Amino acid sequence: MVKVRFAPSPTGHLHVGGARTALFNWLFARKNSGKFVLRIEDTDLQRSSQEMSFEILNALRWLRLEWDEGPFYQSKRLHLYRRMAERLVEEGKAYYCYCTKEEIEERRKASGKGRAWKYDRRCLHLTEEERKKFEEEARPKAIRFLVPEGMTEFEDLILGKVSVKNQDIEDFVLLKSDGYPTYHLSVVVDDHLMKITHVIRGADHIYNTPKQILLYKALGWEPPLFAHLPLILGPDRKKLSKRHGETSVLAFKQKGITSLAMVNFLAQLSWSPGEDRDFYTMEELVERFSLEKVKKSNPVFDLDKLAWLNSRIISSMKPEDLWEEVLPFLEEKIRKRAEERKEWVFRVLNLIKERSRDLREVGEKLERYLVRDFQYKEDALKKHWKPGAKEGLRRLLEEYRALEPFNAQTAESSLRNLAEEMGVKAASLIHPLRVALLGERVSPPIFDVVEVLGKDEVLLRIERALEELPD
RNA sequence: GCCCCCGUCGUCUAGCCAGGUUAGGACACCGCCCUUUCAAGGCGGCGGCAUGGGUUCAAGUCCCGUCGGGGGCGCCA
Repeated sequence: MVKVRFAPSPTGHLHVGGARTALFNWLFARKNSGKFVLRIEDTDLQRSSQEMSFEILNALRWLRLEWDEGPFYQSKRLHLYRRMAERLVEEGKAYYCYCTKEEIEERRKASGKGRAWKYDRRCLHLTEEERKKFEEEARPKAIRFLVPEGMTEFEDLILGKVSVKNQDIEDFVLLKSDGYPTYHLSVVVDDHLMKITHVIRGADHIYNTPKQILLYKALGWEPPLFAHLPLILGPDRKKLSKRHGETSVLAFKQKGITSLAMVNFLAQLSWSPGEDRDFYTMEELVERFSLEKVKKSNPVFDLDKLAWLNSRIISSMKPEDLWEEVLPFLEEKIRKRAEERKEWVFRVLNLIKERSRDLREVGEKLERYLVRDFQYKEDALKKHWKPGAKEGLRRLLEEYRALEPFNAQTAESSLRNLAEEMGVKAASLIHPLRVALLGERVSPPIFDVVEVLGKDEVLLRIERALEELPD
């Protein structure tokens, strides 16, 4: 059975790259009727935090990437990693290293090789006396993996064959001197114990894979299959990071991006179902997903496309669903008022969803329908509140007062008749009416607004405008 | 510095594996139509196979070089 995992380290927000990795794992699991495991890699004491773990969980829930097992915290499984590291030492496949970080740094510098320098295996060749001395001094010791000679290869499901000369790999640390495992150890132990079949992760891990395969072999375990996803780049073609602006997925949530837009956007970075469609439901994405269709090249993160997807998804949503999504963007007072007349709110949502880019906008617009004492917007007054506007509205108010039945059709013909009577264009009544009803420069078709607000509200809003707005 | 990967409109991509297309779609941008406004929608425009060579009757598709971009080389994950 297929089993995959998402294994973030809680050292920061869940950023778009991480979310994309989680999404692809989730899609792969669902597509293959497998399991999706969530594991928190909190073995870096300094940088990990509980709050970040919770936030990551939250972000995954928002994206609707529900996990089948976990979350497992590596900080609670330390004994497992230690035992395996000790075992490797006993078997001569790893060794204790007493070198301190400073000593290593010194030797690295002295070698003149800079980054090309590899650990010199000094502690592998320690004499019995030297070892005893270090032990008596109670020097902290780490455990290093003894990289064997040869060549390590694997078939990446996305990139194809990857091979590395073992001589390019240094004797990496398995267990830090503080007793905590490094990434390589914990990830291999856990992936094996959790019976992970496919490791799908970012391409920045590509050269960790040979190290980990070596570890699997040393422990006598069968390695899983690997798939490395291309990295998401910023507009300047550099690896996406904070300098490109907001990269935390929850920040997008706060900006009013729907999770479906986020998911579609992420899914279609370096992957395409090859159809002439703009977006899909989660189920449709699952149906179409396949690792073979993942490209090797790095995609660029394009905010415009996300924003557009979001606006299209919002306007395609059923008002009931849109309502749920807008809730967090409404003030308590407004929310309560809306709850009392849900059916009516749905009608309003149907009117405004078409021209909203994000959920914040939907919330702001909805509010104008729910409260009468909204602010008249400056740009609206500037553009549509011209001399003579008031006189027209005054006459329109009289017409509307007498109008029965009062609906979009009757309101429109009434207004048009009045315009003709006054010898003005209908627009010169329509625009002031828009300002009076909603205080905005733009709105849905105004007679639809008139109908949804209802006669009483329309009259009250016109009266308010006549009272408060200048001539 | 050393090792590796990638390269189709500005961006996301289809086409490449199994050579023969007027190189298709979408975002963005620009026009026009619709229209009371703004969107949406419709129509049209702009714009691309990084580059040089080779193989071939034929190359975006196969091979090599160059250039450009990315990644990795931690007691971080």
